[in-house]
Amino acid sequence: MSKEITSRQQDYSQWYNDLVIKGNLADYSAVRGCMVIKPYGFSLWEKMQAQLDRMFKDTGHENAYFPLFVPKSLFEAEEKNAEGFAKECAVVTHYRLISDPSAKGRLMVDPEAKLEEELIIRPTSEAIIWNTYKNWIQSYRDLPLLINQWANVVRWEMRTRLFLRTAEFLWQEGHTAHATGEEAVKEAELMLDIYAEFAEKYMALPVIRGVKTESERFAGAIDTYCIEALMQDGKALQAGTSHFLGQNFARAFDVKFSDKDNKLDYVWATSWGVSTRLVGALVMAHSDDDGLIMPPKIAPIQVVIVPIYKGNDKKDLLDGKGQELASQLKSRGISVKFDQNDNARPGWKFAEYELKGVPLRIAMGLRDIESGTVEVVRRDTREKMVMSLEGLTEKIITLLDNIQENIYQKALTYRDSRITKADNWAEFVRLLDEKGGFISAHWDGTPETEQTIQEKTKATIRCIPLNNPLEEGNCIFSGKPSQQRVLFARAY
RNA sequence: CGGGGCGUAGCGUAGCCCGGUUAUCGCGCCUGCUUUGGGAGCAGGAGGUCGCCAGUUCGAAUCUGGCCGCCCCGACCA
Repeated sequence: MSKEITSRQQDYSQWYNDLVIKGNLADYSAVRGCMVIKPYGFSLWEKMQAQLDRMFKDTGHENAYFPLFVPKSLFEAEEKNAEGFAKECAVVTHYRLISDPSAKGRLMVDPEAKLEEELIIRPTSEAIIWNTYKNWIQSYRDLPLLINQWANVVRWEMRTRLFLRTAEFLWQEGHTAHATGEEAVKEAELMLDIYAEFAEKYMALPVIRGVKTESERFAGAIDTYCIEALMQDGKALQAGTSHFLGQNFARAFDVKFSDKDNKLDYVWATSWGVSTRLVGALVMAHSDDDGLIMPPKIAPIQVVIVPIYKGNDKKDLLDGKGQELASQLKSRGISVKFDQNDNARPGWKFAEYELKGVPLRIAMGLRDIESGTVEVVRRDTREKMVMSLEGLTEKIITLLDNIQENIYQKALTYRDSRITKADNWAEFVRLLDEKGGFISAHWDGTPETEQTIQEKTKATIRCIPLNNPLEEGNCIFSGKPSQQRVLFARAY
C-alpha cells in the first residue's frame, strides 16, 4: 500500500481527510480555509449539479446570476439576516494596489483608493436579489417568480474542514416570490422534497425531513426546513435547507405587487440551498477504510475496465476488445473508463480505483478472451464474479442498480439503528456518549432548555420531523410537559 | 482565539538533545531492459533557499529570539 489511509476507528477525522486528499477530490490551497476542488471531485459536484438542475427546471425554476458583491447599505436592510451573518463577512474596502515605496517589489493597498461604500462579499444573496426583485415585480401577473443561481459564497469560518466547511464554497440558492403565504410555504416544502428525493435516490443518503427550532433557524426566516443525514461516526449533518421567509425581505426591500383587485401587498418569499458540503456527506456516509464508495448514479466513473496482458503483442488484442466493450457500455449511457495506461500494473490500478470508489471494475485478460468472459468486481461488497461477455451490458446495468440500492439500504439500516428514544436525562447523556446518532426525546419547547442541553452535552436539536406524531410526555431536561419528541444529535 | 502536534526533494521521513566535509532512507519522477490475474524487478540518473528573518559561532538543519504556515481538539457556523 503506497497510499495508506487512516482507519475510521483509529481517527475518524483523519480518515475523512485521507479520503478527500488521496482520493483526489480536493487539495489544500495557499488561502487559509479555502480548498482547490480537483477534477475528480469537481466532476462529482457536476454530477450533483446536473441532476439537481434538472429537478429545479422540471418544477418551473430558471437560472440567473447575481453579483458577488453586496453594498453594505443593501446588506443591512433586512436586520435579522444582516445580524446573523455579520460576524463572518469578508469586506472589500479598497479598489487599487500601488507599489510599496518602503519595500521594493512589494505592493500595498492604495490609501487613496478607499471605496465610498464597502462591499460585502455575499455570504448569501437575499439582499442583492430582493433589491433586484423590487424592479421585476409589480403585479400578481409577475408571480410566482422562481429563480435559482449557481454561485460561490464566502463565510469567514474560524475552523474549516474540506467540503464540510470552507471559507468559500459552491452552492445553489433558489429565491422565489409568491402572491400568498400558503403558496410560498408550499414552495419551501416542495424544494425540501426535491432535496430529500435527490439525497435518497441519487446520493443513496437517507435523510430526515424536519423543521428547525428558533435558535437553528436561518437569519431572517419564519421557518427553516431541513434534511438531516447521519454520518458513520454517529454525528448528524445538515444536507440541505429550505426557508419560508414570509414577507420579511419584501418589507425590507419594499417589494409590493397589485393583486387582482388592485390592492397592494408585500410578496411572500422562499430561499433554499445545497452546497459542495454534499460531497463531504457522500464521502462520510458510504466510504470504508480502503477508500471512497460512490453510488453509481453520482459516480464520475461508473465502470472501469482494466486490461491484463503479457507482452506488447497481446496488448493490441486487449486494446481492441477493451475498446469494444467500453463503447458498448457507453452506448447505454454508462460512464466508462478503459484504463490503457501502460505504466501502471493491474494490481496498482485495482487498488487505485477502489480508493476512488468506482462502483464496478471489469478485468479483462488473455484467459478471459479465450473463454469469452470477464472478471467483474463490485466496490461495495467486493464480490468477484466471472461473467460471460454475452449480454454483459444488461448485467452491468442491473448490477449498477443493485449497488445503488445496496448502498442506500446499508446507510438506511445504519441510520435507523441509530434513532433511539430516551426518556430520562441519564439515558439521554449515556446514549449520546456511547451510541451517538439521533436521540428522540421530549423537549419543553423553550430556547433556554435547548441551550442548556447544548452546553451540557454538545447536542443540538437537529429538527422536529415533519408529520411528527404527537405524544404526551415530559421534557428530558426540565420535566415540563411536552406534546412531541424532537431529534437531538451532535452535529457537523 | 485557547490547548496539542508538525514544518528537511512532488509525497512520507532520518538526522536536531550532544553544532563539524558532499543532508539519510523509502515512494514517486527520467532512461534502458525485463515484466503485467491484487499497489513489479534490475541497472543508471535527475531533483534540496532543511518554513522565514535575525542572532550566537571559525562553522548552524542542529543552539537562542522573533515571525509565518499547516493539521488535530475546543469556542463560531451550512
